[in-house]
Amino acid sequence: MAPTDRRVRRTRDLLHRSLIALILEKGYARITVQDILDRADVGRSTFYTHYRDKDALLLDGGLDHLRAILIDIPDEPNTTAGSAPVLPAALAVFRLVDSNRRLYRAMIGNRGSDLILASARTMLADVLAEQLRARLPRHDARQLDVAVVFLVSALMGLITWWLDEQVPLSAPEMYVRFENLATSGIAPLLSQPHPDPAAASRAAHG
Amino acid sequence: MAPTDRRVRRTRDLLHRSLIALILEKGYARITVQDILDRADVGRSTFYTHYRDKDALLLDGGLDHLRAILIDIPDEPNTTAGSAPVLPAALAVFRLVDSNRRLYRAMIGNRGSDLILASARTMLADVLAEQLRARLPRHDARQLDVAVVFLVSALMGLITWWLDEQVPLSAPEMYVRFENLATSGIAPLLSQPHPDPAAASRAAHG
Amino acid sequence: MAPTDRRVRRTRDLLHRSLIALILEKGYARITVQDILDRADVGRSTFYTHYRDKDALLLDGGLDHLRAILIDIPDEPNTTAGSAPVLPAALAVFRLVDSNRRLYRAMIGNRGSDLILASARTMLADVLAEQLRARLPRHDARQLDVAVVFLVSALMGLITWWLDEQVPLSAPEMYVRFENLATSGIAPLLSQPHPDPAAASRAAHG
Amino acid sequence: MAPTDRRVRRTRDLLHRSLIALILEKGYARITVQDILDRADVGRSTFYTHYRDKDALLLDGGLDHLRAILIDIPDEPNTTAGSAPVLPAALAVFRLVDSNRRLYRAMIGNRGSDLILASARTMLADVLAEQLRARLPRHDARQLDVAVVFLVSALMGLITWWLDEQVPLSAPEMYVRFENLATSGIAPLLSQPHPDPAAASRAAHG
DNA sequence: TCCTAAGCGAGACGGTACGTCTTGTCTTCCA
DNA sequence: TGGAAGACAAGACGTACCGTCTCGCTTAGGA
Repeated sequence: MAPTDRRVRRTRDLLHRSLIALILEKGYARITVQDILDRADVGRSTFYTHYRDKDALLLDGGLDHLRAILIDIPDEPNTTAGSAPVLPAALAVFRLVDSNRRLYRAMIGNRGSDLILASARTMLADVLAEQLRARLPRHDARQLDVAVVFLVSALMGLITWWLDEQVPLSAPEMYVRFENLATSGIAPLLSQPHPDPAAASRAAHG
Repeated sequence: MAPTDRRVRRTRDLLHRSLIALILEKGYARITVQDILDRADVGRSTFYTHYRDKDALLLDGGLDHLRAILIDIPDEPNTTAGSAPVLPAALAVFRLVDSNRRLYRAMIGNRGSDLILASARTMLADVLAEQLRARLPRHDARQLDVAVVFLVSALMGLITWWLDEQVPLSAPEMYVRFENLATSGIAPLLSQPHPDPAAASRAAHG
Repeated sequence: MAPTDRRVRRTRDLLHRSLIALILEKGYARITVQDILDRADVGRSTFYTHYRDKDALLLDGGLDHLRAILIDIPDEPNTTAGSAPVLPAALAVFRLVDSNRRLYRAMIGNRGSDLILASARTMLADVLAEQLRARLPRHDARQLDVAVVFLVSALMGLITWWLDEQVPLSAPEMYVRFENLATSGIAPLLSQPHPDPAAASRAAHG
Repeated sequence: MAPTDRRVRRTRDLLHRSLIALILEKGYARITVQDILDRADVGRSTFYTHYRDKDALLLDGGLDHLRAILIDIPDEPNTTAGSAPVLPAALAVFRLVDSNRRLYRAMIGNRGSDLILASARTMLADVLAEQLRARLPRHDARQLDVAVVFLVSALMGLITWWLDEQVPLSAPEMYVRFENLATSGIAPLLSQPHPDPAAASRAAHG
């Protein structure tokens, strides 16, 4: 007998489908375990045999998709233009989210789940850290950490905003803006040249 | 009789103090209305005549402090050094948080309140937008929006990380790193010169 | 009279009127002290300065009317016919209630007040006891007590039923039926002569 | 019997027992749902899945006992004496109440429940109506109704008085007095012959 | 082919927190 | 200075979910 029965698979699948459907209907936060049970036609105890709670169900395999995409990304952009995106993972994420706006909107926005966000954040951070590490000449662990947190936060914030406010920009358009800010910062936007870091540092310490 | 009695003030004050104390003890999320009542020695119905719920209490005047600080900041750094911080509000926030690490940690971290975060985020965004708008040569509303979301998200992410992970950096140190990334991006960190934006854009659209 | 007294009177009057109005609207039981305050436009403490609670307000002077009637009754029937009612107080009560069916219905029925009932019951019992005592040849206190409780209970029960079920009988019709049962019992109604009391007694003791 | 039913039975039983115990301790009116829960060691939600409120619990099956007794009564007295009680149900009720004075006192008296009284009243009325109907030569529905209300009210009044005032009479003694008044009225007690009904009627209508 | 362990539904259950409601007291203001 | 206004503590209420549990029914794999 398989470690996981055919029946087990079926049950989990029912639960997942029901969860997705319900997320689309009313947003993750408002969903009740009972809602899921009713929709999936599954007994209460059965649910709790499989998952500790709602979050566990959401997380179960739910981000495998994301992880796969984040790791697979490389080649795609290469085929199109002379120069590859600097942060291909970010582009991939914009595209993934775009391909399922309704779902991600329901999961990420106001009515979403902290857990999924934290999880996605961690995953993204890992990937970004990996990719950046290779390109940092001298390893300054702290510097890398700061940069990664900075980038991941900015990226997640942009995506949330993009979804919640229904900003009418395509995934690549969003990415370009993100990449520009990520690589060059806001200095190019400002009318006056930004002060040299040393001076800023001195000011800060004052 | 005054529209708000002395007693009303007293009650609200008791509630606020109790809330703060409890946040420090067990984190906002775990606090029960009953906990607050017990601590403040206030009746249940009294609580609900003043506030709809826990969140309302937390929000009530709770961020006035923050707002005041964000708006007041300009002078402080000017007095210290030749060149002012590019994003003085950000420095002020790092300092504010630092001066009350325990409290902010309890409110912002894993055990914190989405509401307070959203609120602080909005406030910060407003201030930053204001400050940046003045320095953007040509007004591209969208560009400004994106930059603000980008910066605020990055800033909040850094702060959360700083608190949650107890990163051993001072507020000014954190600020300098933030400012560098914010103004110049990660390009300076990379071993190879980053590709020109136009090329990246072409790639993204492919 | 002190002006203060005038205010007091006014306040009490407002309260009484409001109570009556509310009784008619929703029945005594459902009335809240707050309802009365709102209607009378009176502060909470004011109410409690004057009355312990809802019941005290209801009782305050409320049954004086009833008492007066119960004590005054004798003359009325004498003027009408050769033979007076055996229990004139009962007739008077039927008439009183009839003259204000809506009000008494709201106070006595399902939605009524235990207190007013108990109070009325006591008053009635006193009057009946008084009247019967004079006509009982030998004073057997216990026998009198039993008879009074029996009669008062039966009378109150009939009135309540009359009001609640909206029985289409006039006050005098109700009274006649009550009087017949009260004085002669149900024996006259039965097809077979009832057994002599002594036998019944023996049976009961068996 | 399904196992579920067994659990349900057990829970309801626990609740009933706790209620009875508490009624004896502090009187029905003062009991809190929480009191019942604590005593029965049952969860709040469990209580409310079974019963809407305290009253529902009290009523649930609580009067089955009474009903059974009222319907079963017949033979008992026949075996004892030459003549049966005219209203055997009444005798049975006196006896039932007597066998559990403390309990009934707590439920019926000042601290008791209107609901249980109303319920008992209805039940008694049904039984009495049934028994009287058979013996009324000509069916006058109204006359029957009046007589039943009269008798039931008088009976309940006597029982309440008996319990509340702790009148030192046995159940049969009470019954005999009730029966005498019920069948022959108070006429036999009065020193002067009561007036003929026709005269009274004339007087009443005047 | 039967047997047996597991998956499963149904839903009772204890528990916790909620926001509402009503009561009677207490504090403050004002005429 | 005493009456009025209304803030307040107290605490019961009924509702909503949660996660645990007990119980038979079904079912699929190994004997």
